[in-house]
Amino acid sequence: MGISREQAAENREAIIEAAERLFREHGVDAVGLTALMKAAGFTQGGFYNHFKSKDALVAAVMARAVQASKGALAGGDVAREAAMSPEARAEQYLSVTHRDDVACGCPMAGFAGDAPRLGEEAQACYAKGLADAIAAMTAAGVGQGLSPAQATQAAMARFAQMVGTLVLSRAVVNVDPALSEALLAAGRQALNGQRADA
Amino acid sequence: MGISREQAAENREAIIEAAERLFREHGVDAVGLTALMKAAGFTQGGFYNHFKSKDALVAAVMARAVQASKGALAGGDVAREAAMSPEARAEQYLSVTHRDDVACGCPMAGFAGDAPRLGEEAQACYAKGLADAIAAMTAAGVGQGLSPAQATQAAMARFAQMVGTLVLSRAVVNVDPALSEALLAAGRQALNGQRADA
DNA sequence: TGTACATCAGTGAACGCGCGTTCACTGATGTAC
DNA sequence: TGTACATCAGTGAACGCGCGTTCACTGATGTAC
Repeated sequence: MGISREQAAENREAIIEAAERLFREHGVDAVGLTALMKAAGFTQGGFYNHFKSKDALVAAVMARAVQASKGALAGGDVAREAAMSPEARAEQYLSVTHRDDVACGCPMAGFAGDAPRLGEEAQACYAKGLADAIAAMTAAGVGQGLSPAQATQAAMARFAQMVGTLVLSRAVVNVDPALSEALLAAGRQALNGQRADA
Repeated sequence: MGISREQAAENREAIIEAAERLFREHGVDAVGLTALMKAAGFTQGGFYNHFKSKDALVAAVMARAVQASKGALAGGDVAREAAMSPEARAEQYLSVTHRDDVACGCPMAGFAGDAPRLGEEAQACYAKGLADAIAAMTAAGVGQGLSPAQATQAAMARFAQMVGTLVLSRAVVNVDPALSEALLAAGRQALNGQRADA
């Protein structure tokens, strides 16, 4: 068709964006390239002008998702996120809104189930994103006076609590919405409220 | 071939067992019926003598996995599990052994990522299994003097901490084993050791 | 207890379909003179 | 600045392959008489 280089770069981004949404909604394996290219507004054959394989696209999707979520755990406005207290962030992370927004939410939670079976490059992006998220929470803990070791341990446990709660609440929301919301509430209380395990 | 009814029932179980292992290792979508039946020791055509569809098999697998894990969070010996303290159970759950034993470990963690996309019957089995696991932990908390509401909240948060830590540690183990083990250690400390978030 | 027959768990080929990938072709973009 | 041509992002048909599922067939099991 003849397309400018600028336009081609935009089209490549459009493919990655469509792929991220579809991968998160249906799983990487369940999305075919024909459907994917159609969702991005193109025909199947053009895919290989932008990526050398589906695996390469998965890696590009993961790199983008992880980069976009830096400092924005729930996929929202990055600047506003950065100004949030840890408590407010947990409230947002474990909200019904975030639970229902699989397509745009935290990639560490959205791809957690798929990650062990992705290609090596995509796995590396995922691990980098996880390390970054933990590092950001660790820095906040150090800023509040914890030792680096304490802050790291607390950040890891806190992030795992957040991801675990979100993943479980998403796993049961279709068949037991009450349990799904109770899990979110219990997670919020554990992260921000009084500990009930004393 | 002509097979006794007893033998046929055993063969059906063999198919479910092979399916559970393969589904957990490679994901439900990635396992074809031909490979599955071969792994169970049969040819493809016989599948529909036992199940009316792949979805029906998935539901049977989930029902079996959830039932087998009752009281045995890490897939081990049920009787020994029941005698364990909550602390010992967390140590086992967040062990390297359990992390590496995807095929036989806790089904709530093993299927957490796939659950949102499974058929309705399989999702119902999963939710039932999760509710049972939380109920068992709640009973333990009540036995230690917590109010039912407190115990339920604590059990949900604790289980989400365990699953989240395990899922994240599995997601990065291939590319960052040090991070994977640090997550397990942080989870164990958060569940059993001194809280570091004070 | 023996014989005749229906049942049904197996086999393995075949169905239509969508997968990831390749290919020949098109035509505007971008470059060289 | 205009013309000639190479580049390359598109199109859409086609490749071999494995998917879930169906089918005709086999033959020991289990039942009826």
